[in-house]
Amino acid sequence: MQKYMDCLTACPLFTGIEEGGLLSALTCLGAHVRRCEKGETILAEGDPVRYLGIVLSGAVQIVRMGYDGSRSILSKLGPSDLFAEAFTCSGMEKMPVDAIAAEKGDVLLIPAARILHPCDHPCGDHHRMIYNLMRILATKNLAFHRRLEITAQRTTRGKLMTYLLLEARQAHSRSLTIPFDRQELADYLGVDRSGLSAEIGRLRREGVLSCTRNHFTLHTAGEDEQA
Amino acid sequence: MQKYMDCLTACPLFTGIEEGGLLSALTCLGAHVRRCEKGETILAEGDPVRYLGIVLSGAVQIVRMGYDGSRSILSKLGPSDLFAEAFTCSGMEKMPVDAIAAEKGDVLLIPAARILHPCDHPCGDHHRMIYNLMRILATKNLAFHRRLEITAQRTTRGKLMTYLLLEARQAHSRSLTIPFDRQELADYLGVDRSGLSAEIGRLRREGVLSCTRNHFTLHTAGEDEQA
DNA sequence: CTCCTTGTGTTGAAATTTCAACATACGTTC
DNA sequence: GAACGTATGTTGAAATTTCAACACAAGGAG
Repeated sequence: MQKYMDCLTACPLFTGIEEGGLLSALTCLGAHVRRCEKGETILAEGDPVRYLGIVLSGAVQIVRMGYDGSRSILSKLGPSDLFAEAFTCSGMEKMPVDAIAAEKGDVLLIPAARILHPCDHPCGDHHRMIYNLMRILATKNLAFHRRLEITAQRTTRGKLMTYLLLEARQAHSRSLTIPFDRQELADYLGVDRSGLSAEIGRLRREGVLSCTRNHFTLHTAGEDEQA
Repeated sequence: MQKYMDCLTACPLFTGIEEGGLLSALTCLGAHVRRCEKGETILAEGDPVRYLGIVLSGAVQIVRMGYDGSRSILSKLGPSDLFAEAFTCSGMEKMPVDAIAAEKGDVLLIPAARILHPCDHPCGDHHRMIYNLMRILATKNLAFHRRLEITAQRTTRGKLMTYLLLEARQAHSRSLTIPFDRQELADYLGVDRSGLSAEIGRLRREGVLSCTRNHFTLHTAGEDEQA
C-alpha cells in the first residue's frame, strides 16, 4: 500500500487528508487492494453496488453494450482516478455498466456504505472525505452539463462556438489554449474531424476567430461588455 | 413558511427529515424566503456563489447567453425543485449562469456553507441533508451521463435506439411507456421531430419495434439472455 | 355536428454532416 | 538530409438531417 501513497494523495477524494490519517482512514473504511489482469472484470453489470473504486496502477474502462451489440467505452481511467462513485452515492442497487481492467494493474475498492454513513469514532477525516466526494460529484455535474450544452447544439459551428465561448468565459479572456488536438476536440464535440477543420477554416476566413494549432482567439464582441 | 411545508417535505433535500426538525434546521442554516416578481433576477451571472435555492411557488429558469447572442434556457424549475446546488457544492466562486423568476413566486435561499460544513450543535438532521444532497448530485450525474451517452450517437436512429434500450433495461422489460410526446422526445434526443417520426416509422416497418402513441415494444433480441 | 386545436406521420427540397481520399506541414529517427 | 509517422487542412460525393408544408386523426368547445 505504501507504494501507492503518491497516487492516493493525488486522488481528489483524499484532498486535505495527510498520509497518516489516510492510512488509518482506509483501514477504518475496510478498503482493500485488488490486483487485476488485463481484461479482467472488476465490477460487472448487474452486481450489487457496493464499492467505490480508485485506480492505483494500470487502466480501467467503463463499458456497456450499445444498441447495435457493440461494446462502447463510456470512460477510460488512469491512476488516481475514481470510478463508480456516482453509482454508490445515488443509491442505485445494481451496476448498470461493467468496469474492466484495460491493462494489468491494481485498484483500491472501498465499501461505499462506510463512507456515506458516519462512523462512531470521532474521525475528522471522515467528514473531509464526504466533503471531497460531494465536491467531486458537483464538479462532474458541471462538466457533464457543460458538455450537454455543447452537444445540444445542432451544427458543428454551434458546438465549436459554444465550446470556445464557455472556455473563454472561464479563462476571462478571448484567447485560450485548448487541451485537445483536432481529433480529440472533434470527439469531445461529437462531430467529424474533417468537418470541424473545415468549419474552423470558415470561421477564420469570416474573421470570427484566429487559431494556430490549439490556441484560439475570439474576435467577436462576444459578451464582454454586457451581462 | 408554514404554508410551504408540503412543498419542502417533497423536496429531495429534506427526505427523511420530519417537519419539526426541518423548521429548526432551516432556522439553524439561516434560510430565508425571497419573494420574486416575474422576470426578476434571483441570482446573477458573476455573483459570488453563496446560496442554494428551492422553488417554493412560481417557476424559475436557469439561463445563459448563447454564442450567437440569444438567451438560452438551460432548465426550467417548478415547486420543490432545487437549483444552484452543483455550483455551491463544486467550490466554484462565481455564478456562471443567471437564475430568473419565470413567474411571480417565492424561493427559499439557503447559505450553502452552513450545509456543507458541520455545525457544532449535535444536529442529526444535518448529516441527513448532506447525505440527501450527495444523493441528488449523484443521481443527476447519472441522468446527465445517460443523456450524453444518447446524444453522443451520431444518427437519429442511434439516439432513439440507445434511449429505448436504456429505458428498457431500467424497466427490465422490452415494453415501455415513455414520459414524452414526440416533440419532447425529439428535444430530449436532440433531433428533429419529423425526422424522428420518420425514423420510428422505418424501424416499425423493419420489425425492430412496434409503437402506439408513447408505448414502445422492442422486438430485437436485445441483450436479455447475456451480460 | 362543426369548428378548432393539438399531436403525429409524410414528403421533397435544401442544408449539413459524414466519409474517403489526398495534400501539406512538422517533428523524429536513422 | 532523407524517410517516415502523425497532425491538420481540403475536397467532392454520398448519406443524413433539417426545414417547411401539408394530411390526417383525436378530443374539446361551441
